[in-house]
Amino acid sequence: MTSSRVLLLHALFDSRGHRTAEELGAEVQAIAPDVHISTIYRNLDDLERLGVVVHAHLGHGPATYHLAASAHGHFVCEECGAMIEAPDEIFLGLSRAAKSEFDFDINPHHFAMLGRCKDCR
Amino acid sequence: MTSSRVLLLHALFDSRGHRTAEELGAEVQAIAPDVHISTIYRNLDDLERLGVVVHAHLGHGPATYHLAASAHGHFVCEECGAMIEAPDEIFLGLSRAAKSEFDFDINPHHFAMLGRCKDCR
DNA sequence: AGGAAGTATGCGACCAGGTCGCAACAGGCC
DNA sequence: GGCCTGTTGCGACCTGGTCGCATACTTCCT
Repeated sequence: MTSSRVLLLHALFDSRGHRTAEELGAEVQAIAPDVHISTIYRNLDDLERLGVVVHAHLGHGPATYHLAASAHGHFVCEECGAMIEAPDEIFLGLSRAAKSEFDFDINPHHFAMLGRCKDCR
Repeated sequence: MTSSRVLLLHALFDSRGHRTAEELGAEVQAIAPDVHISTIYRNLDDLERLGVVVHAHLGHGPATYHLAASAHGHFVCEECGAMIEAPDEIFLGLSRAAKSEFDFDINPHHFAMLGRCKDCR
């Protein structure tokens, strides 16, 4: 457990949000300027392999990371980019349908569900 | 309507599947070797803006294009990459739930729904 | 058919987001 | 202190895609 990893975890815990690798890197570098962005990527990969964090794709840009403990689905507006964190229960119907029709277990966390928010119609 | 566009449309119609820009480019270049990959990208963008084709992200690799007329959702196995084309009806429950809980209209076509297929559990 | 005007194309340079190889540098253990 | 293993900084590289520019092709008008 090295200092760069500790700083990265701090950044992840402090801001319980969705942050890109670049943002997390900037936050770590505010305290330890020499930490290289590739170290951030490597540590994020390690933490993900350990099940501490997960990454999700909310659109066409960079991936966002957050703590695995607070995993959830995402609805993202195609128009304005607004993001809604969705509780897993909302996917229950789809989950059951995919299971019975295709014997497929869904994981609704990785890719956002796009669409239109109430303000963009 | 130029010849490269005609060839691209042919490639899209012929193989009613999910092809990456590179694959479509290779197919066009089999007949017209000078068509540049950037032309493929530009024409795909134009066709998408016109509503003829759509692209979807089935995983971490390149986007895949198919005819808009046959739009559908995708279930993709995180383990083996197997892809299932899902009829829109399967998303009806989720669609209603997102509507009533968040006033959000989902579009389930753009990003695949990841998970595990029946062979990978 | 000839020619002007507008659009599409080939090409290479470039960009974003990430990954990798490598040498230097910990930190733990004898 | 000396060795071994794992981590890091760094720059080069990779993929997937975009852009600027000069040339070539279409289209439309006559």
